[in-house]
Amino acid sequence: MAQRNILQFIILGLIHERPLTGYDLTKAFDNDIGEFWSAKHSQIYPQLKTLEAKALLTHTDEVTGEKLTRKRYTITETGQALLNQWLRAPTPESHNGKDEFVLKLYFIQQQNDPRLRPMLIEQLMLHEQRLNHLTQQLTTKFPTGANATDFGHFLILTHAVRRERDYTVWLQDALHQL
Amino acid sequence: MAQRNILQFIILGLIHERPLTGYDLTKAFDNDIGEFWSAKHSQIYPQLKTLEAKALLTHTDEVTGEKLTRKRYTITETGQALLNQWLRAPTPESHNGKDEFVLKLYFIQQQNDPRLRPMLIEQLMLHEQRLNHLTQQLTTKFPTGANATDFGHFLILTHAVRRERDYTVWLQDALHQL
DNA sequence: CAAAAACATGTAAATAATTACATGTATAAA
DNA sequence: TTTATACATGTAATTATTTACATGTTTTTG
Repeated sequence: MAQRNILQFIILGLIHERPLTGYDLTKAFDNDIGEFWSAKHSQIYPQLKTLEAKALLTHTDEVTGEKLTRKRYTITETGQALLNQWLRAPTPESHNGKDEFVLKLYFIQQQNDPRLRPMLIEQLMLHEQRLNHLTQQLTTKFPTGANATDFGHFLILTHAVRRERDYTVWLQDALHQL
Repeated sequence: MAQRNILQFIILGLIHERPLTGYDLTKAFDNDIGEFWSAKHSQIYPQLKTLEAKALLTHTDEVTGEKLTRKRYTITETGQALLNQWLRAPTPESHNGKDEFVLKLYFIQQQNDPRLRPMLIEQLMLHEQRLNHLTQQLTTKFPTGANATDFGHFLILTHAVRRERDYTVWLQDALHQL
């Protein structure tokens, strides 16, 4: 029962831009794409093996310091073809992820329930922090706005900023209704 | 390595409102909470067994038609205590779900890439449809706005509507930048 | 009335994801 | 120089999730 294994495409997409190590790939999810996907190193390393076995990528060993050799992965032409195929294919309707906080809200019925205010305030703080961080990322990485050679990256960062801003405003509105 | 198993809380929360069958619980994810969580019946039925073994819920058999007996699940007091504990606990920062479409965008660098327009248009249609559906749900279920006894439900529906509206506007903006 | 759809409940099998365990090297900080 | 942190790469074990398989009953539709 093959599911769609999107992680393979993400890996191919990332190394298509430039060759990367397994560690680089893992760290990538701490940054911008981590707002829209998640993967741990323990998933990534076996996946790299699988993709290499399918000739979608190859690796070269490079020497760091005195002893360590790291593996740097490069996409193959076969890999590029598959990546492009994925990019061109219609994207199935997504299911919007899991928001535990929202589920909690659903189960609180009374507008005057005393649990509401602390919940909303706590989340507001988290989301404000995230909004600030993302806004900063956007101005740091794209100081003059969209540019023609990093357009997709710009788009998704604006998306993340808008999402957090909207979430923040919604939380504030909810607090005002108590 | 216990993860947090949020599904158990969702099940408890749902049957706390009123007793439900396994089938009802499964169908619940087709509706409002499905915008924020996902579960299949094959996950739900074993979970119900586990929760009953832990005395967090019980079931009664009720007769339908001539032969069929369905199981209707009711939360126990132990279950209620656990549910309340979860509701009161701080909610860990969520990871925002997986958006395949956004990942595709990330890998498209050139603003004039011919793949962009069809992608954006396709997603715009999907999200407009979803926005319409959710807006309708909101007006159908809450014709006069927030009410004091279904407040949480109202909040999350407005959240879903806003999210889709924001997504739609973002897609439109992106299209105007091509 | 027959067929289709909805209701109802499982289990098995496989993939995906997370936590845990493990080892070692190189660089930065104290 | 030593310690702490980051870099680097695995594997094992477990939980979570999805797809597949399966059977039967009741209600709705044609």
